[in-house]
Amino acid sequence: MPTRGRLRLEAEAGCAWLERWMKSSLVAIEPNGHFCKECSIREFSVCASLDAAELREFEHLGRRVHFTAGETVFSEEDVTTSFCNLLEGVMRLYKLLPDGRRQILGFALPGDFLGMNVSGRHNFSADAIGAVTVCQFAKAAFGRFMEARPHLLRRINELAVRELSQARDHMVLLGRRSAEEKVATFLLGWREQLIPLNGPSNTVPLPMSRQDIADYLGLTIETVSRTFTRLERVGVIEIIHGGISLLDPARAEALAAA
Amino acid sequence: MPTRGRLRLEAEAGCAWLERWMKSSLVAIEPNGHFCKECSIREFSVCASLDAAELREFEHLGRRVHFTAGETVFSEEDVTTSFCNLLEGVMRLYKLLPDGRRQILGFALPGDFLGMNVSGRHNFSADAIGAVTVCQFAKAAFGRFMEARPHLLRRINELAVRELSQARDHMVLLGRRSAEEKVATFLLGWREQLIPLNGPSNTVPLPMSRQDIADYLGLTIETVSRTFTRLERVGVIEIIHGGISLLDPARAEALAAA
DNA sequence: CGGTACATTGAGAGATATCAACAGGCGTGG
DNA sequence: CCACGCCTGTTGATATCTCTCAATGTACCG
Repeated sequence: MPTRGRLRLEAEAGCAWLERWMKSSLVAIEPNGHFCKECSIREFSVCASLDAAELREFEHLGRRVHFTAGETVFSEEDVTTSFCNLLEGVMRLYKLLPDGRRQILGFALPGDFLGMNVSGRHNFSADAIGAVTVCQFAKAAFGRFMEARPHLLRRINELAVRELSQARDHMVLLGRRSAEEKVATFLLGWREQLIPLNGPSNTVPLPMSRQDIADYLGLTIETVSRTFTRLERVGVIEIIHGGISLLDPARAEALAAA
Repeated sequence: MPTRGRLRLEAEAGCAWLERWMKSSLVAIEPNGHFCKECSIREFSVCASLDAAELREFEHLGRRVHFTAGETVFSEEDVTTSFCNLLEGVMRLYKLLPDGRRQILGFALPGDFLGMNVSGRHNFSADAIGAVTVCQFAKAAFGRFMEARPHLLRRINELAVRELSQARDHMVLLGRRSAEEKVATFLLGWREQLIPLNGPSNTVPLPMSRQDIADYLGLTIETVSRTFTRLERVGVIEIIHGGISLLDPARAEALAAA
């Protein structure tokens, strides 16, 4: 058995997080019977702005919907009929060029709120990576609910502004960073994104494929793969099954060029 | 006199827009004495959401500030003490990497509202390209004014969402388009952006430098220049003084790859 | 155990960057 | 009014990074 393989299995053996990320797929719509106050993501998401009374009303607006790995939750030119709040799993948000080239705009995690737009149409597509549960709200009902609650609007605006800030950072990455800087920046950024969910850790699960990473970074799959290998060879990371282990965060930061 | 030079002068001779764009620089702060209802950009900007009574109050919050070509209006890590509404001129919005590489995030035009953020700090820098006038609001006062006016917040949110949409388009450009596609897309997009100000026209002023365009598109100045020349050689554009003339919009659209 | 999808690795090609020279426009100052 | 110098933009030659094409390896699943 080759060395890398052995190391991978050892790493895998000790990884509890694997189960959380790699579980695959149920399909169903839970018609009702969930409670906002028990919702695991309430404190992170838009709902954080609502008080107990509002939550009880809010409960009736949303319904949980499940998606399996690879399913499309909504598509770029779809008319927006509902907003949704990601409850469990990871999604890739992306746009396609007519010839099929894909740019992944970001990966959504539990607590992310999707669907805001101006044109009445989604302006990007969203797929489930692994099994996903969302809390879905009819657009009209949600709009009415929000109408009377400026604090909810403020919360949504806050999320939009935060997202804008991330988008700007990503533009810098796409336009001005080298492949190595892109990969290092991605690994550090993704680790950061996971902190609210898993706490800080140098073991970084990567539920998305290499192709997804490539399309996120504006690279090809081969360049991503080679860069991972190079980072491993110089001892900055270790490639483990379903993710990486960050062996030398300081070096990684240096390679990311801030 | 070389042919290109002659053509340029001929084109220039007929260009009234030149004066609007190429005028250079006054410096001053007008202490007061302007009126929102006479403001040329009122209908495009955040203020569009305010009624006559509100405008009269709003008037006292803002003051006009002038900047000359190349001046920095605010800087990336500055604490945000004020928001501003661009009244006249063009600004470049950008971020820098520690080693000086620059990514221009976009060009701001009259009507654009700048300064929303979450961290309390600007997360990008903004320079004047040519002379610029902004309507500046103290953050605290503006915040109080907005507090009681959800429609203003809604308007701001709408602008943020629109900006997000543009940011996403730009990520696709930066990550997945070739140099030629980038340049063609930029020219068409910029022409589009100018429509609310100048009306539709195939004469497209380019107040920003080639370096600015390069930093916007994630290219080098040389590549931008070569691409312009190539587009001119194949008859898609004509390079004129201070801008370009779009000779074959359909071909340009095709080259932009949607 | 074989098939399929995903990941890694290698060799070579190509697009864009880099380095360098030159040209043109504009303002300054004689 | 012209000469000079500076700044911006263009063009050319070469380098390099990343992509493309191709083969091999590895894990997962029936």
